[in-house]
Amino acid sequence: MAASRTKTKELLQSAGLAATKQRIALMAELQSARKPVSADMLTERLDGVLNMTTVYRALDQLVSARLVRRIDLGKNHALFELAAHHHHHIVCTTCGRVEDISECMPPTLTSRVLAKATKFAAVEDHALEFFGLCKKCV
Amino acid sequence: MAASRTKTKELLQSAGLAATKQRIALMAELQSARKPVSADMLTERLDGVLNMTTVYRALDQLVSARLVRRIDLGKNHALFELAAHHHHHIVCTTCGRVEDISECMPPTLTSRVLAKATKFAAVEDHALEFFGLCKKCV
DNA sequence: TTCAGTGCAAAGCGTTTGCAGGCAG
DNA sequence: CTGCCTGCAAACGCTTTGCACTGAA
Repeated sequence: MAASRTKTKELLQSAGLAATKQRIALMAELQSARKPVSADMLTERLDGVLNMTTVYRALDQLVSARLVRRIDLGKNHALFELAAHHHHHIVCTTCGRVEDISECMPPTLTSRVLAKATKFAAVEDHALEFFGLCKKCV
Repeated sequence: MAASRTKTKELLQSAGLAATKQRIALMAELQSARKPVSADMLTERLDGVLNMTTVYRALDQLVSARLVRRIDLGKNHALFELAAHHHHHIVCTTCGRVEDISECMPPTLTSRVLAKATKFAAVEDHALEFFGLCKKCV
């Protein structure tokens, strides 16, 4: 994975962030997780490499740099995932299982929203989460 | 507002909840707020009528009874609003201002999502929030 | 009368901050 | 060499819990 490590380094630097081993490890962990993970999980899995404070501070910066997305699935803590591609989620209301959803709203919806939202001048982003029952919990 | 008070009482009772003065006051406050409010704001505005613990416990029950919706707009605390009608929000990423959005996704999207989400058996609900810049913050 | 509902105080948990030392550029 | 970055410990803010009292049905 040396190639991917180099790429991560470039990503960080082009975002104006120092490519420290902690941040590279954090990005790698997010990549291997393949699903949204909490700051707490990251701290635990990267024990000895990053401590909790650094995890939170690095995530903040990565979110600002748009390399990472912060999402909220109704639990009382935030989850993080690489912002590589735009997608949404469906969450099981019973067990909390999460699956990625590639479907998105029609682009016309955003313009209709902007037209109707009289107090707003621009729409930058959106969050779309589905809640349902997974097959194990039916 | 005696009529609305009676209606609230019926709503609570049909949900299997005792119609206490605290819960009625909470519902009234949510109604008059006309926008999502935090548990903290509710506690403050209803000082002397409900204390913090009761606000949280009552909100929990009202959310379970589907009389109230819990929403999350990226801040580090939950917001609550009456579940009277289905709608979404647009939030200013600079000042936090919130406006209601009556637009929603096309119903076909939900069935497409269910078809593609191989691990899920049903879609019950969804959350859709837009983020942008309000006219004051441009 | 009875049990859900309430208030107080204290704890729980995710997250943030102050400060001293360390490392990338 | 300089300023960003990191780790530790302590604080912070929202939310939950244990226990005894109260009031709706």
